Amino acid sequence: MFEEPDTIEKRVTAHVLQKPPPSTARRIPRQQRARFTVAAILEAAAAVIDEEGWPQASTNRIAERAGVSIGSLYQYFPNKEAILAQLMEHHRTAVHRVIARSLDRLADPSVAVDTALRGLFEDLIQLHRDDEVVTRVLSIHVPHHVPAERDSEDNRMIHRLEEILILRPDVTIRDTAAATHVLATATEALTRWIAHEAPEQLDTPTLVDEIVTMLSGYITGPSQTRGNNR
Amino acid sequence: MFEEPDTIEKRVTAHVLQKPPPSTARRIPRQQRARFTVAAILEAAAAVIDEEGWPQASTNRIAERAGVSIGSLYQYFPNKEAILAQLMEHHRTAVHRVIARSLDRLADPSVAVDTALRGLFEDLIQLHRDDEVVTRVLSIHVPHHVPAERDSEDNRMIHRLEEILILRPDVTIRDTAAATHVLATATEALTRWIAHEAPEQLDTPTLVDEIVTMLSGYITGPSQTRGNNR
Amino acid sequence: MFEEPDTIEKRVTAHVLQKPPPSTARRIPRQQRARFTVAAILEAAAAVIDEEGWPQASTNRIAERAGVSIGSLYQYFPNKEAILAQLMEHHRTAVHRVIARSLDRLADPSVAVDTALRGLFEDLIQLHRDDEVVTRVLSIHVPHHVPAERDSEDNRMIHRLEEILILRPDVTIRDTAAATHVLATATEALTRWIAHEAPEQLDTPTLVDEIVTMLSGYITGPSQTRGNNR
Amino acid sequence: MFEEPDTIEKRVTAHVLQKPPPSTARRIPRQQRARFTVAAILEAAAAVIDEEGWPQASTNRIAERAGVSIGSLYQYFPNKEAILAQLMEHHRTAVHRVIARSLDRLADPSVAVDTALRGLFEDLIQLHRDDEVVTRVLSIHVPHHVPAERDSEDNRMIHRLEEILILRPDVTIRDTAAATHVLATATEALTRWIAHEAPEQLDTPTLVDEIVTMLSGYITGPSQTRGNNR
DNA sequence: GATGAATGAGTCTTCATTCAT
DNA sequence: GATGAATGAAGACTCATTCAT
Repeated sequence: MFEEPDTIEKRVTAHVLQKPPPSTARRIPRQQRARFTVAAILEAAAAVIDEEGWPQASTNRIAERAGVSIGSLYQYFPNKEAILAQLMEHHRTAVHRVIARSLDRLADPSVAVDTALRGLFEDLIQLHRDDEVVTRVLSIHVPHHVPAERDSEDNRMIHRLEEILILRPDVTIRDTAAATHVLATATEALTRWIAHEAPEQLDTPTLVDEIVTMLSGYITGPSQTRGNNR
Repeated sequence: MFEEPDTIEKRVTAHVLQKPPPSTARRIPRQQRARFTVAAILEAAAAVIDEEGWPQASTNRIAERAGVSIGSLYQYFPNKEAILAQLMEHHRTAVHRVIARSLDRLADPSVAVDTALRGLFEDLIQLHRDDEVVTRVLSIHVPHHVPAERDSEDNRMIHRLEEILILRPDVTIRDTAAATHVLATATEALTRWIAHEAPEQLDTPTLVDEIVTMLSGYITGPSQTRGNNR
Repeated sequence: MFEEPDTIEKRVTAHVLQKPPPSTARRIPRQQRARFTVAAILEAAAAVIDEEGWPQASTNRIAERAGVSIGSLYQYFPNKEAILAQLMEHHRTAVHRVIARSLDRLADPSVAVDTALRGLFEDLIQLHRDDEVVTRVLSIHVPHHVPAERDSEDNRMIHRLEEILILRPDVTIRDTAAATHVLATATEALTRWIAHEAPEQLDTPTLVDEIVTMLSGYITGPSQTRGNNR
Repeated sequence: MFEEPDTIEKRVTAHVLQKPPPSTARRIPRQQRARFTVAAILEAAAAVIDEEGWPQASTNRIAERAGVSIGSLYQYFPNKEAILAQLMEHHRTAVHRVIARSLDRLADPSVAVDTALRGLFEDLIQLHRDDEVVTRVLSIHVPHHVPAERDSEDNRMIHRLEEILILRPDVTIRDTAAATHVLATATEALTRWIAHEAPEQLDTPTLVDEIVTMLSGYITGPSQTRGNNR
């Protein structure tokens, strides 16, 4: 489950954080004890960042919270940013897995667009709820978009979505390229909002209903009968 | 005590004898020079945050960039956060003004929904472009300090939108409360994305077209004829 | 009542504060308005120092409290220390006046020692109470003794006391020089304590009684009948 | 989340999930090296305060004088005041120990009052001389932060003294409560004065003689034969 | 492997003081 | 004379990171 850290760090760190990636190679955890340590640090980091915010989350505090010495922390992470990078990478991987599955379903013309979309939202929201602290940290406390672009995996998925939309017979969108990005952006923002910010009195299934209505109505056009999509 | 006649002492005492509550209030710029200083600080702050990120944007660097001494900065801002707060306040006010205008238009049933929406997006995007640095800073570099809720003015506008949607005869939404929040969330995210993150090859009018199609299709339902909304 | 400031400052500043006296000569207040300003500054300074302590009492805060611009403050006081110096000088002068009067009485052998002492304590305590804030500041907030020695006026008075003790027939002290200093030290400390620190339930006349008993018993020896000294 | 087996996650969570109250508590020195560091800081602090005065004694200067980095200083002291507090605490404890011993002696009616007092003064003065810098700092450079009252241990001792005075048959004081405070105040002030301020030409034994004569004469009244108390 | 003491550059902020208006 | 905007050295304190034990 753990990618080789160096590769991850470089990719993620690159656009989120300005500092040049320091080159000190770190130990890769092999033993059981070491994996436990790393897990504790990541979890502690998420908790501390969530409570104090990224700037206030000091490595010493994270180590203490993890029940680990600061020295140990630096044995597995070359610097503070790397902790965040690894947190992000875990999340990204999970999100991409969910999206890939939904795209697979959407690629099958026998699956209705709204069904596929509903599945996507339910899975994404579930993923955010399963890992509430980490996703909240990544959505809120951490500088939250990347100014430049989506990363390469994001782009691969956007491309795949575009191809699928072009091929599906029930899609009535005019500018597929534009629409694809619009869908992706709206999906990301609405998922975050439902998972972390929506007021309590709005219940999630209703919100998903409305969103699915909006998006599938947009994708398949007026032919879609409204209201029977649940 | 320090003066012969009792009368003087009494006059003096009046001023002096009560301790004012320790205030964080800072000087309010009165002179021309001072107003210029404040403006320079705000502009420099936006630039530095944009370039370095919020955590790295030190008050000293901001002051230096503004061509002002650090002491002057602290004459007008009680702390680092206050600079950001003022930046946000300016932006919020501008955004609310734009939204209020659009809501007024939408309240008039003779104005088509898509027309009103298109106006809203065009104005919002324009506002982001007019103040590129500040809006980028607020959209991207600054952690959302208040994860929970929108502020009171935001909520007032959401309420107003809900009322309007309920009253308009052409609106076919089922759950207006949910829909209102969904619309607001999508609008905010899509505006930011177009203004600051969308890839260059996607041109803005096309994106706005697609978004307006999506949102007004959602609001007014299948009766809306697709494709003539430009 | 105002001595020429420069002379005062140099003498007082010299041992209380390490900084070299800055040489900028300041305006001497001549007009009514100016005297009022100076009085307001001194009173405000005492109040601010009393509330915040000497290190926290900033010149800006003092000026503000005095209802005077910081520029004006620096027109009459060359630096922060000078304000304190002037405050001390006023106090010293008043104390010396009271002591001189008591010494005069004590020099008259027909006045009983305990009578003279009682008068001294009553006057000193009164003086502290009349000017509570200033004396509290000088007793408590300001580094409170001078490491080296008492100042020249203090020493002159101690000398005079010694001479008087030698001449009075009813004095039974063995080492007059030592005794004189002991008396002076005890008097100073006990006065401050009664005026600013004694617990409320101990009433002042009783305390003065006890002190006078102690001191005059010491000075005049066992011949003094105890208990009829009030 | 960061580890495969559920069991691990649970183990990790235990440590991490609760936010401890933000504590100002600092590391307690465990290693030999650390204890040395703390001692060096305290010693340096006393020296710097003694030379520069409390307001001018910056933490950076103290650290430098201690031959320690500023970071180390803040590992053991949460703020500047804490250094002073620790210095005071050491001193207080030592003083209380000396006083307690003297009170024990005074509680024994077979020990003459003047003997007990002489012992007290000799011990107190010795203590001040043994720790000259610290006691000078505490006596002179440091503002009395708590003007109002003595601390609880002080009060306990004053109480004990009062009880002893009431029980001793040779005590002739009228108002014991008042007298107790007077004695305490005079003792404290005279000790400080002898240790740090008395002019060189007055030798300590003589001064102690005079003081003991004064105080024991006061306590035991005219019956005390004067002059044979050495 | 782990620990935690030590480091010191860098942060936010204050404040005595000056000087153009 | 008075004002208050501006200054910048200096202070308290934090925190990522290293390294001796």
